Amino acid sequence: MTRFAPSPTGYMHIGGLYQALVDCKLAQQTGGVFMLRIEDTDTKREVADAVKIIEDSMHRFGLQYNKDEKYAPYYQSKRKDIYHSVAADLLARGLAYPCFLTAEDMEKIRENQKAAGFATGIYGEFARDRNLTEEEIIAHLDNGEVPTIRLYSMGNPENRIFCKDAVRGSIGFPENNEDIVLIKSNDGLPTYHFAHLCDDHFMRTTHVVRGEEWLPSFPLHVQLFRMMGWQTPMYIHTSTIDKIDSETGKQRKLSKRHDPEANVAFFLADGWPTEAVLEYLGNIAASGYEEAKMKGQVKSIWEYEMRPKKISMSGALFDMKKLEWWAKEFIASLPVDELVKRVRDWADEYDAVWAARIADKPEYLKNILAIERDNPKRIRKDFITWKQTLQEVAYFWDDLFVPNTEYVYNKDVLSAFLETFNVSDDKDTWWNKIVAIATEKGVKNGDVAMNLRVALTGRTNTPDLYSIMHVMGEEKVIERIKGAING
RNA sequence: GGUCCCAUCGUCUAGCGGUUAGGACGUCAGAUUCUCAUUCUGAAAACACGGGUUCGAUUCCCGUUGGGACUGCCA
Repeated sequence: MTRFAPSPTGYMHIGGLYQALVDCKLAQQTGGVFMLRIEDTDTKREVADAVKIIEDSMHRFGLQYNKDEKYAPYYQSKRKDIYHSVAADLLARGLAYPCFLTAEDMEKIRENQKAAGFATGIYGEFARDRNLTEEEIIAHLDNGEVPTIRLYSMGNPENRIFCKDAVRGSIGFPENNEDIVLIKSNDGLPTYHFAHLCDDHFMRTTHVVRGEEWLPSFPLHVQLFRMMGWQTPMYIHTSTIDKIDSETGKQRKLSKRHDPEANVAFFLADGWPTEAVLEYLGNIAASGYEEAKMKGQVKSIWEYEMRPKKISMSGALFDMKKLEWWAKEFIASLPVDELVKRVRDWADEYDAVWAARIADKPEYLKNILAIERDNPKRIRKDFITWKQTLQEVAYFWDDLFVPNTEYVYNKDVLSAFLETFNVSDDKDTWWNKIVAIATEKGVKNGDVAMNLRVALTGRTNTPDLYSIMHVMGEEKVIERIKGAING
């Protein structure tokens, strides 16, 4: 039983997708359950449609969570009663207490601690309300004050607590002595620490996959589980996905604010094959996948076993070039019809102008994309994304065709070709005519081809010319060559 | 400052005391091709540093350096 537990910030981070993939894989390969839990305990950060974005992203990437229970997805905000009853139990057992410290009080405490060189936080002597009497509590309450419920920490930093991570092994920390907040006063909702404790226990989570930013609070969480007498789940702290900051030159986590590629929506809008993104991510978590796939042992990431112990511990730099390679390989493996479908689906959603062009002549696009795709060993790999695929073949449309003004045409050659051109020629006949022209005009075969190529496409590099002419059709070919001669 | 994590080619990594340190992306060179893309050959490219332990360390331990995370009534 694994779970992906994002907070609804209106944004799906690539690192979140990575974690969700690990969760989903672990559940899938063991026949377990994969749940989605919305951590919406921060009412201030709530964003409309955020859950829809998360669900939609997961759906598109094929990360299907279990929906057959009435609680899928779970919302922490709807489970308030559960947290409150656990808190009440803690209160009764003297393991938690109501705290009436205000934000200002705490700010002051923090400043003093900093000035004195102490660790910040509410602990030990700084926990003013730790041992309030019943009368004092009632007095505060009568005063209209709403308390936070704090943990009555029994930890002693002099002692060490060992926490087991599936990837990193046993990690030793000083015990936690902070009286962290369990239930917030402003909205009565639990903090992450408390909510995850209750949820992962009651949901029977066996494997908690989360980012390594949680490592520092690991001892607290283990302390909490032990205090409750609950079984601690297996934790897997994944490393971050980083990039080199262009300004500082230093490695850092992919940031929502500065890096468009941190956002999963970016990959969707740019038309990256979701399978390729998943394979790229999956290979970071299970590095043997790539080789197994190339050897033909597995066909997709879903057939490859991901072993928690083998998940990479160091932060990986996001490598666009490698992603491009996965994408090229993936697109090359697609049958033409599927490729056309994917490109159309993308255009329908993200590019109305292209969608209209395609809808106008769907067979045309199919013929274009089918060029040099018949030999499975020699399929062109110049398509990376659906968007870029269309840009790549844009010259097939008159409104997008950009005549090449730089190129110096050999108009003699072009005229000669026009005289002998016949669309119904087979490839050999067609080529023989080009050779004949080359011989006659005293130029290389390649020069004749290049003149035609540039005249037809405006570019100096394209797929097979014969196929291009066939797909374009007689009329367009003649028109463009004439254009080059007269232009 | 404190706590914790991490450290093999440019990048992602394999390695789990003895290896010519392997693979992939990228790069470069060559062959093929009407150009390009493919495809095929080949090449350059790494164990951060210093101490231990050991017959022997990339591998185990310690330290240094470097990078990262956390230090909120955010997750």
